[in-house]
Order: sequence, then C-alpha cells, then structure tokens
Amino acid sequence: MKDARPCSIAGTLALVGEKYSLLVLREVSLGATRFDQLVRNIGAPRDVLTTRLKRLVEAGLLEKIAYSDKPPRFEYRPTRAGLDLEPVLLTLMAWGDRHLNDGDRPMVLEHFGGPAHAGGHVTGHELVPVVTCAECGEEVRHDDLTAHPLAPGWTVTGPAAAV
Amino acid sequence: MKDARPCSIAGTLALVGEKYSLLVLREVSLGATRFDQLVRNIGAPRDVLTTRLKRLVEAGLLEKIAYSDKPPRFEYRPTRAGLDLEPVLLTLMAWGDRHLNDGDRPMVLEHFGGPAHAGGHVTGHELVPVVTCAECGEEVRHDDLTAHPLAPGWTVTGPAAAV
DNA sequence: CTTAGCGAGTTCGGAAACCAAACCCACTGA
DNA sequence: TCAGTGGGTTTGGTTTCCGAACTCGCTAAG
Repeated sequence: MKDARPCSIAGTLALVGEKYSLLVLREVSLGATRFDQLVRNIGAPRDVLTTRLKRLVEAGLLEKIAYSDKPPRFEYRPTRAGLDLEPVLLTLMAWGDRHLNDGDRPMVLEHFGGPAHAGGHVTGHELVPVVTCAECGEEVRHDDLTAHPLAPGWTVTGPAAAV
Repeated sequence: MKDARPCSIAGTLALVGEKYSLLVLREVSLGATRFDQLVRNIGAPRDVLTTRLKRLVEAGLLEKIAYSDKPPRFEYRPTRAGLDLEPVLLTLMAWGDRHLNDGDRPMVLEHFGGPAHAGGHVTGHELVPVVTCAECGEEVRHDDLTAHPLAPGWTVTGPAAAV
C-alpha cells in the first residue's frame, strides 16, 4: 500500500476498511453498543473486536462511555463522524439487496421523512437509498462524471478521464 | 464470522470487503484496467492483486477481456454490477473529504447533469454526493430511520429500534 | 458462605493472509 | 543479440485471524 494514488477512498478505507470495522458501525448505529452484543451480532473473534474498537475510538468514530462503575463497564457509541458513515452503510446495503440472494432482503429500513414529516408522523415508507448530486439534485450516473486528480503525476486515462 | 446477523452490508463486504478490492473497483471505474496499472495505482502486492482480480471476475463484478493474442494480454473492465458499486465509492470519498486531512481533497469529481444536461453540455459542476430516499426525495438522516430485521431472533434495541 | 453466572475482555497456539523481492515467459523494438 | 515491457507466479518471512479457554470483578441464588 505504499506509493499509491492519493485518494479519500483509500484514506477512509485505511480507517474502516479492515474486517468487521464497518459492521461495528452498523451495530452501534442500530443501538447494539456493548461488547458481547457486538461479538454475537457480528460474529467476530473477541480479540479482533477489541483491537477494532480501540482503533475506532482513537480515530474518533466511537466514544467509550462508562455505564457502570463497579464493576467498570463500557458501551461504544457512534460520534457524529461515526454516524456520518451511514451513507456508506446504506449504499453497501442497497447493493447487496439488489445483487445478492436474488433480491431477498434480510432487513428493510423504514424512512420517516418527506412532506408529511414536519407534523407528528405515524407511519413511514420503505427507504430506497439513492446517491444524488447536492448541486443539481439529480441521481448520479457513472457517465456523467469526470475525475480531476489534484496531485501531479496521477492521471486518469479511461472514458471518465480528466481534461 | 459465523452465526452473525443476516445483512446485506455483511454480504456485500464478504465480496468486496477484503483489502484492495474496492480500490480495484475505483481504478477500473477511472479507466485503469490493466494489471500493472492496478499494481502501480493501488500499491498492492502483485500476488494479492491476482487473487482479488480472480475473485471479482468470478463474482461478476469484473470482466477479463483479451486485448492482444500474441502475447495473450487482458484488461479488467467493470460489469454493470461493478459499476453499481460506485455509490459506495462516492460515499466513502465524501466521508474522507470531510473528515480526513482537514478537508483537503486529493481529487474532485465534475458532474455533468441537471437541467442543462439534455442539450450538449460543455461545463459541469463539482459533485457533492448526498444519499437521498428515492421515495420522498429527501436527504436521509439517521434519526429518520427505523430498522426492521426480517429474520427471527435478530432484533434491534436502540434509538433506531424496530417496532 | 459457597457456588453459578454474566460482562468484558486477555491469552494461547495454530491457520490463513499479506508482503516485497525475485523470478519467469512471451513478445517487441533497437 | 540485448534490453525492456506486460502479466503474472514463486518464495520465504511477517502479520493477522481464529476459536477456545481462561481471567477478573461483581451479583444473585441456595
């Protein structure tokens, strides 16, 4: 991994790209914040989970918060930075729902939003996540993109080539 | 990883969650489709890259296409399923751009879309990817979501708990 | 008071993955 | 004939992963 293209994708994956890290973020986002819950729900070896949690806390994606003094017990809560990874989880889930297991979804997400959201809402609708451009509001399609590397020497050459 | 919560996030990561796999998808999406380009741009060991490419081809995310017969030479092109992972790459990049390196971006993406797109466009705007709900069009926020696991025994307990 | 159990890790030894460098093979161009 | 390129494979050492067993502090039951 030395001398690679400088890139925020690689930088982010250096933080959360190891096995189980994103699943930890999934669990704490769902509300499972304690060690044994994480072990059970993720199925990771306990020692691996220990090192992942330490790393994620150091990186500022999780907070280790005491919920008991005697004996000392902690839970791991996502920080704002940690919750900001939710779009990654949603797009991963959307891809799996579409391309894995013949479209069978192991979990669905209910979204409370839209026009009726301002008042006290009662029922939502199924979430279908789509990546759009904040500037123009349109769904992002591969052919509408052009990459511009800002570091010298790192060009792109293909159909999505920079100018 | 046995006996874990059934989940499309975990399923997708089982396919593309190994080290370098998503960077391979990044490169082929940018147009770098050949073995030595991938080695250089990703910085991965050659043997690891060999096994990643084999796996991604088997999984149907890449196609191995001959571009020379004598000597036999191949390039690796993303399939539709491979390109469908671009939302994951975009959200990873957006997170890194926001939270890494004090907001310095190693690369910017130009988006050609929006109202002026139908006619022959000349200039685009910077892409700022946002995850929205296809149903209601709103940006997805953590507090607007509720998870509903469809497998028995796998519940969620926290603030985003299912009913 | 003794024992059972839980939550949250730590320790252990073996299996698997990763890594950089070296090597190989088929060709091309000088 | 010789150097160079593209696309790998081989080699041997390091790191990571894994499951099971163990520890420690505490609580609840008998």
